[in-house]
Amino acid sequence: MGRPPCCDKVGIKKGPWTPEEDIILVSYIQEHGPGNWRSVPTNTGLLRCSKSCRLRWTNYLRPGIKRGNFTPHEEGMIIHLQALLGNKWAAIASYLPQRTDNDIKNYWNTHLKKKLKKFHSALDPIMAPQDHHSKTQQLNGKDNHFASSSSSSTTSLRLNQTSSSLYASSTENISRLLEGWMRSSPKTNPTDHQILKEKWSHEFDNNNNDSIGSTSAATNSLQGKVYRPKAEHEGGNELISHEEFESILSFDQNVNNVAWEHKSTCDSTSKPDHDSGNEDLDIKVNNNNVERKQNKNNDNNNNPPLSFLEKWLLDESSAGQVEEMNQMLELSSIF
DNA sequence: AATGGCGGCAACCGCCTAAAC
DNA sequence: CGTTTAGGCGGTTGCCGCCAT
Repeated sequence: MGRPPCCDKVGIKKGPWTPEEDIILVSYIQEHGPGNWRSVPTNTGLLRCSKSCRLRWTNYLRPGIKRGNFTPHEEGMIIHLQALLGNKWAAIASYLPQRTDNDIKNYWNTHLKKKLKKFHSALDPIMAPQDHHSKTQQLNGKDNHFASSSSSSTTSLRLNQTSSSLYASSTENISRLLEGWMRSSPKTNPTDHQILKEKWSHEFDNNNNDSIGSTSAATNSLQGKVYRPKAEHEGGNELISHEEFESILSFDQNVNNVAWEHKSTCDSTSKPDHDSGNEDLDIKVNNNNVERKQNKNNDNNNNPPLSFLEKWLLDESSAGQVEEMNQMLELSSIF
């Protein structure tokens, strides 16, 4: 005998969540706290699987989530961490407070992969084929699907990152959600929802930097934790110190010379842990990641440094493409 | 104005590991 | 200690809106 089943699969609703469902879920978690997802569908009457409830809460409803408009700094972080950790989105999310792993994954798949592809294809006339291949492997880990990905489109490169990013917090999202729902649901008692809304706003304001206990890695970041792969218990792992991590992220200095004035417009709450003096900041990577890192070091003679790539990527989001291509080709000739 | 193609993203699926029994 | 499930995670799908024709 093991645990009882999480939920019977019969009669489970799928598809997009409605505002009504969101409010039910939010109300329940506000009262009972996140966790024990198994009991959520039963206790709330939601016709959703417990997994679906957890996902909805973790990725969209929990406090402190920023959505959309990735800043150049966040882009750079993602690129670096993806190169270091591979497609460990939860781990990457732990270094990007207020971003969820799903959001980062989507952003990588829809934006950054295409940018990198464009970068590599632009380098093709310059780089030898084997270099191109190895670089692609290096930069993308196992996620090397450029050859099969859909054709790049100019629209994919229209990233409006120059605007100051006033991200809607989930507090605001839920407030809007509640407002929209109250307008569209005449049957409901507005007073109750106003109370709920105010209650949530207050609660979220208090908890914005101190999540009430989601189990996701992204939430761990809000609690000042960072990703520690399970392999750390198995020995043979490499510890990356705070200083080393800082050095990994040293592209900031390069970027400062390019278009880094955007940084000043970023939401200050999006500062990564390493900027907030978190003494607990360290990464332990498993053997595969160590190997990747070592290979990267070995390839340094042949490949442009990652900061160059990011410089190019960040340039691209703020300047004309033709100019960038010329610049890139010029820079590439260095290598 | 109609429509077909494409991109973005929310959500589902399936696998893995830890935990409960 | 074996069995079973919850929770976590990454990969993938499918819907929806935008844009070009």
